[in-house]
Amino acid sequence: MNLDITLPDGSVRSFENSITGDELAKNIGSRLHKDAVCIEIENKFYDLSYSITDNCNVRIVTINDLDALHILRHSSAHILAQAVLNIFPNTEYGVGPSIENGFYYDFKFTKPISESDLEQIESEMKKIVKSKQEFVRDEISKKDALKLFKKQSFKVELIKSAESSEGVTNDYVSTYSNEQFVDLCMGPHIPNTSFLKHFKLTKVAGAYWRGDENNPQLQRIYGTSWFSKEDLDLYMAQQEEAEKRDHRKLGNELNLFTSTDELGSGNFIWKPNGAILRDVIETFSKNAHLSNDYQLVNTPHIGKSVLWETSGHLAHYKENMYPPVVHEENNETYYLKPMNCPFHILVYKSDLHSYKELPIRFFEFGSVYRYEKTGVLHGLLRLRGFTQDDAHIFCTKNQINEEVKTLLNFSVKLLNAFGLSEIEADLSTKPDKSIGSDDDWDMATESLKKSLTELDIPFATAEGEGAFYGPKIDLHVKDAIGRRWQLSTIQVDFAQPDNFDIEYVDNNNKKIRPVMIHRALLGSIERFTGVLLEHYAGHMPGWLSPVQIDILTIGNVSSYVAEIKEHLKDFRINIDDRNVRLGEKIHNSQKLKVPIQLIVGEKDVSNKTFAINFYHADDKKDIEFEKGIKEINNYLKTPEFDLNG
RNA sequence: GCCGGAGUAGCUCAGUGGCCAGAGCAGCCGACUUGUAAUCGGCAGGUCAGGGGUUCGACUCCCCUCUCCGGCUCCA
Repeated sequence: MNLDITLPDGSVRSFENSITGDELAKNIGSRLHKDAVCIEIENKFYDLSYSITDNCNVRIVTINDLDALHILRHSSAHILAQAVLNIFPNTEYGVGPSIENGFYYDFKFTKPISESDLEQIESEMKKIVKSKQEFVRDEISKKDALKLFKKQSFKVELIKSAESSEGVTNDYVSTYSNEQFVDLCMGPHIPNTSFLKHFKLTKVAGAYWRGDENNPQLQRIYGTSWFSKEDLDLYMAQQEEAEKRDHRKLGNELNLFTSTDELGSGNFIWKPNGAILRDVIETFSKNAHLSNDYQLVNTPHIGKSVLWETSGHLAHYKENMYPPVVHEENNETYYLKPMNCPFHILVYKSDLHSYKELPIRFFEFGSVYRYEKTGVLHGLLRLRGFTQDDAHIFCTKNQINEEVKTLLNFSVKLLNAFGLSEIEADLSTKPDKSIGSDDDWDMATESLKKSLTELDIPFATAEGEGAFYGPKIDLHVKDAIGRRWQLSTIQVDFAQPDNFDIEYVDNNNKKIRPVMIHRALLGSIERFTGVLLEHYAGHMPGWLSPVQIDILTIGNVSSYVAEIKEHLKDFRINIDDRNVRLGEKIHNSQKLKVPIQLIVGEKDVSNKTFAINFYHADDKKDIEFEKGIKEINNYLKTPEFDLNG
């Protein structure tokens, strides 16, 4: 027999007999052999020990390969489970995949473990690593597998449900074992446990079996693993950096917002500095809207139950609404609004509309209240009360494409103005449960897709993730350290115009149903503020900073400071004229991340100068008055918002 | 909602089944009159999240509630 193996560079190696991946790697080169993790044949991965019998294309996957990292992490999960079983023999184990940055394994312990147990498990893993155990692949019949795993109810369930992804097909299952530990698995794996050198168990969490909340809850152990110590250290440093940027921590340090037990979950109170920050963000957004054909409206926080019956919220969204406010004497029931749309429809309905007016765009900073489950609340990012930069656009079907395009452009420009420039989109299509005709869905979905393509915005399609009333586009931004945050959402809606029976008069004097587009671009002001804080690590750009300039005095310079302040009256300024050393004033100012320290001493008065410390720049001393004022104006300038720019 | 962890002064955190619970920062009072990352001294500040229980005695052990943290589920 003759076996021809084609390598990625196109070269062909011939062998007399079948050859394992390991032998092939060795045959190619010793360095490659040393770093080899597994092999790839025709886009499928196999163990290094796999025997190649037919002519094919083969790639040796090494530790420098991203694919190898997944294999390492999957093997890490096996070793984790093995360690856990060694320490707690009666534990049942579920599944343990590789995930972004690491791996996890789900267990049902006889007694719950806590984070303090991780150290012990980690050292048991190290023992397994040190003993260099080989991962051995086997294929056994389903019957034998059921016998083998008879004390492991989760594995039995997997075998019975014939999940091919877990190494189960119709008649046989594949297993991997090292020493006594056996697991159902498709593989492949690292050749032996000693490949796992740089890892860390990070946290313990609850997780439902198979991700279904009706199933029992298991304990999940998370870990991270890497081929080099540098990569592990880098990852750990990134985690630390993310912790430093935590908006909840910064909000406290910078006196922006706070929460208290008596307030209740999911709501924050905004302190003066935080309220200013919000207001600057809102004002910028409001001006952008007003100069681009939006009309400001204003609506209340509660409405009668009939409104929510008409809108369908009570039928579809009740569990997310706060309980009703009942006025028993008057026999009236009110609800806090979870969304603004019904109110904006009422605004629309309050007048008769001609086709000549469309599109009509109503804009409002609308505070909404949603009774989110306690466990999902998270700082400013997930709240029960928040304010959307919300607008509803009423237009004809033919206007959807143009309108969505304008909207996407608007949103991108708006996010750019705040320094968020890496933007990606998700296009969510028709879900299983939906209303409206297929034609409408197709037309709207195509319009959205076309808009994204025309504007060259990279997007992924999320099949079936749309709202029941229409497809949507969500925009995500990447922050300074590469994390993705969902901000804008744009949704086409066929249902609410029907529910509320709204119309416009067309050029034949006929009454026609308009289409609605729901959209929030910053999303929620609270959430957006939180994202900005994390993006900038609290060092807000000058125009956004709650305090923009700290004037720090040395000696008695009050009349000169007044003169300086007069020339900077557009800005938010604090004066620190306490009788303390300059070093302390600077320390305090920098701690609060004020972008500019303007330092004025007595000798500046006669010279008509001052010193400026800009954030992230060298100190500037003896700056001439006019020049300094100019530089500060420049540094604190509010960005332009120009849709065509 | 579920699993696990936690809640001590305004903030960051020590602390022990047994006199009256500590520190730093912030605050107040006083001294220092200050030129680039915290001047010195004093004072005040707490129902140890709230409620119940065990105990001669609970901040400490147990139960319930609230709030927060890490996840899961959810996210129109």
